[in-house]
Amino acid sequence: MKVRTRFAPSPTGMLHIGGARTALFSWLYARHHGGEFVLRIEDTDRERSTEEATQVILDGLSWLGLDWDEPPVFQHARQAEHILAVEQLLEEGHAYRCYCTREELDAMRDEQRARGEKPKYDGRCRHRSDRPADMPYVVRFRSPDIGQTVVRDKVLGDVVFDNAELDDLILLRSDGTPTYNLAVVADDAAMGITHVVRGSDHLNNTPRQIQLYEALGLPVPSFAHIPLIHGPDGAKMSKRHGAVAVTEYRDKGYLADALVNYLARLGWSHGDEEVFSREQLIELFDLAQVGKTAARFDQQKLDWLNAVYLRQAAPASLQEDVRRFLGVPTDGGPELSQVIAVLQERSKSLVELADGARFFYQAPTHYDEKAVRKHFRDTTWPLLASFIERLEAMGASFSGEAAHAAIREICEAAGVGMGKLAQPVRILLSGGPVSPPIDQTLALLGREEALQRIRRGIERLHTA
RNA sequence: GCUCCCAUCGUCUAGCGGUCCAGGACGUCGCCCUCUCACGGCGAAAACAGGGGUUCGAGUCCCCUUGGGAGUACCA
Repeated sequence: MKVRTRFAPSPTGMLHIGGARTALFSWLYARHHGGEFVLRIEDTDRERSTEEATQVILDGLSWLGLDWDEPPVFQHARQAEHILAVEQLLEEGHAYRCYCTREELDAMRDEQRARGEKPKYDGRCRHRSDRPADMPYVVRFRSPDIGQTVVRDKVLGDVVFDNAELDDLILLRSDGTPTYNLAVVADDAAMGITHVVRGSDHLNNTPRQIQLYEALGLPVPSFAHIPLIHGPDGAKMSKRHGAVAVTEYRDKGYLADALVNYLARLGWSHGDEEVFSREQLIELFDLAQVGKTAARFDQQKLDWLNAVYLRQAAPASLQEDVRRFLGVPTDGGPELSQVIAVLQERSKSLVELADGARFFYQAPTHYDEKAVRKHFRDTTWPLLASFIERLEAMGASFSGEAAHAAIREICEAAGVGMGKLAQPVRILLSGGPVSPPIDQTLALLGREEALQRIRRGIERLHTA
């Protein structure tokens, strides 16, 4: 049987990191087995669901490269089918009408809690045969009260639930709309889902859903409940932890491949390896290698991976993104891909890379004070003057190597280390104490521009 | 409270009864490289939650405790 998995987000907010990983695992499983991956938007909560949120989620998945094979199914649109399923259950005696009021139910639960019991609907309407026309009712599932239901989970193994623990859940609200567990079962069955891969927060729903499949006479799919992602403090991932929306990672300059790789390694592993291309992930991923323990989100490791991907990337492939983060025009300046090439091994995000690239296209308007204090002495000026002379003399023979040699020779002659001149030059060129190697920086900037910046810098700093 | 899940370095993890005085990676700390920042190289510190079993032998199996987490809605 062809594997078919789905990702079923509710469009009530961002696509967050946890959801993204669930989607990733589901997607990887399908791709690994040559199956299909589809989407279902669980928009049955009309109050909280928005079209914008749906779009944000789809954008997030697209950015991560998690492609889906069919147009997304909107759960709300399938309401008629859900109701049909409830009617079937009603007819076959698997469901019944419950006329209990909220007050009544609250009171019942309070009592149970007071007795130290797990709050459960006690089934008081199960045998009610009258149908008072003027009273609102919900439809409940008549769940078996003896025996056990076992979830054969691909990640957790067999999980056994006593049926007595499971109460008669509501299938249809008093306003006639279907509830989550019913809708999920009806939809997963209708969509031909063979493997339900989802967060382990759904594990407790699973026995109920299995019972529904059985009552409905539908084939029960395989389940895989993957561990949740916790925040750095071990608690549930939330807004408190800064970035939770995948779009925030995109905006902060992370590469989709890096995030995918990081997310994959959160809970899944393949021996001692850390870096996996998308193709490798598809080839190697399987549920058997997924661990059972919740993982904490580690920003630093993501940063490292992002840096790895940044370093490996072809400069040209980064150009468009860098341009966006750069925010200044690049015409007239050095070739952007060359600037990227010298910066990619010294950046851990696209934002950092763009920050490091900016001075190539925009002469410094001020100089880092601390750096100036540290690197400019009385002895600095003659060195700079010599360097200017050498640059002027170079003319067309100018090159990074030539400039580098000039610096070295000037410093040797003065009996000082190269840093005594290289650092001041760097500050004058870039405005700060950090840049790519001085020879490369000079080469990219070009002789004229370099001279201009050095002269201007001397004017501004030497008189001050 | 009750039900369910989980438990190896700070973090992600390898380990699927003996080859583990527990391996890798991130991070941290040294040293090297060096014109800055990085990269890279070398090295170090750092873990089987506790207690009982089972077994010739347990990080690996079982139980308990402890600690985390999830669920417990006419939300999804």
